Amino acid sequence: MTHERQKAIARNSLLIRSLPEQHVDALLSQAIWRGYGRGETLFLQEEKAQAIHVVIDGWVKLFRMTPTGAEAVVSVFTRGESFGEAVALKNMPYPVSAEAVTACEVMHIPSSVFLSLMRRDPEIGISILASTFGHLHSLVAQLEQLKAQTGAQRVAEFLLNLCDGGDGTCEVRLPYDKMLIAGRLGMKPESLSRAFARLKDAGVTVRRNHAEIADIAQLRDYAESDPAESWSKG
Amino acid sequence: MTHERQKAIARNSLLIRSLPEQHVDALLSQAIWRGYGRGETLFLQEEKAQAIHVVIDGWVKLFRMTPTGAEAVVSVFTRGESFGEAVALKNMPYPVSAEAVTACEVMHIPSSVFLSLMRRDPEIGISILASTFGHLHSLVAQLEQLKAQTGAQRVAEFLLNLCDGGDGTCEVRLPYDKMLIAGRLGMKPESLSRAFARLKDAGVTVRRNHAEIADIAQLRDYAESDPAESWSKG
DNA sequence: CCCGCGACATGACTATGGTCAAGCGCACCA
DNA sequence: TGGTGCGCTTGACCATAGTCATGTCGCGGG
Repeated sequence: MTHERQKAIARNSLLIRSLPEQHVDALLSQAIWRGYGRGETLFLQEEKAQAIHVVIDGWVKLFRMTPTGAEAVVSVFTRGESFGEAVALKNMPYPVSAEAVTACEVMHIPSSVFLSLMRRDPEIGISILASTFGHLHSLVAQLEQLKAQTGAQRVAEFLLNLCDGGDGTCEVRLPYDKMLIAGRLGMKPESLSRAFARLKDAGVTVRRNHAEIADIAQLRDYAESDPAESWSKG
Repeated sequence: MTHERQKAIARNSLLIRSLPEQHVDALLSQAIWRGYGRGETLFLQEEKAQAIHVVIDGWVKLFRMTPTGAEAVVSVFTRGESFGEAVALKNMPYPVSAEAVTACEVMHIPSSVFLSLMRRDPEIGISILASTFGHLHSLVAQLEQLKAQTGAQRVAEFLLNLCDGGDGTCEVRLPYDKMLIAGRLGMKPESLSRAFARLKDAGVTVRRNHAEIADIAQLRDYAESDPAESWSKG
């Protein structure tokens, strides 16, 4: 991938796109561009944040290690998504660790660059708040899912997000391996297998990393139905 | 409560305290002060946000209603805590609803006030980002808890937060009713009862809204132990 | 080409927590 | 003072998901 292509992707990222046009070139030219191999660490929980990160290509996961060694996946980002905005600007310690789950390209914008620009144009702060609000929102959505849905329903929503829009049939490719999907959805790989099995009679067929949804509307019904009544239809 | 006392509490709130001194009076004088009765709604999910909210007294819960009518409590705020920062400044729809769970006093700062001040002093944007980061962080912590701990362990951590510091014995008052505690911790009231029962042999005695912790260090151990090994000690 | 490893599926068993129903105690109120 | 309602607890039962063990498939290395 050429650097020009990388810059084009960066410009199109949610974060950069919402910034005032005139500052974008300055930011991009001061960014640090780096590739990571699968499994490589971007940063560790408790480390002091010094940059905002924009994924250019590949997949990055954010996760927490519990005291007992279990890993809780908080989110998974790909091309055009950014993270670490709020923490970088306050020079605080990261609440999560970040790791490349596939080989990937990441742009790092040093927080000092952002800060000095921000002092000249307050609109930039507002843009960053918008990004941060997006993360807040997605965490709230995850919380709701964990508290109010069964595993199979969370998998259903995950699939729906992959093909969003329309309500006919649809084929999607699972973007990363099932171990990670399971973690992202708060379950063990075994449970994910069983959740897929259960989704068979909601019209979902999974083979390898390839899922076929017979009827999106039907699957959406399943995802939002009351867990208590699903068994009665079994 | 006098208005002077209310202003003093507001000045001491996490949000206001982190703002540059010289703008505080201007902000406070333009704020809207209001009391709410138990059960009263502050705002509804999907409503457009037009203010930042600071709790002066009492308790406020943020929650989401799922399509099926179940309620997922996202957070519970009290004196000195604020919410809605990021969403207000972007004039976005609230991702959650807010309701007074006790009679309470709330200060509302119209987002227009904040915005105009922010355009004059970019430091304010940074302060707000700090608050927002705090919320982000607490949501991440909740996610980790839900994904990696049993109900009883979440209750243990909840108790530990109420008496934090030290490692001897400790008595705490449960700040709101058990229905709400259960919701906040992602379980049903019945499960909360059983969780308390289970904590008896971790040295916790609960009577009414009053909990006695025999040994904080022991309880901390319990909260962080591997769920898989807890039964073997049964 | 076969071996072996790791991802994934499946089965058996268990623990955790939700649901339903019954019962208790405390507060509010006529 | 004796309802009456609600918050809370308890027990029985069951669905959901974690654990452990076993088996299969696909892929890369020797």
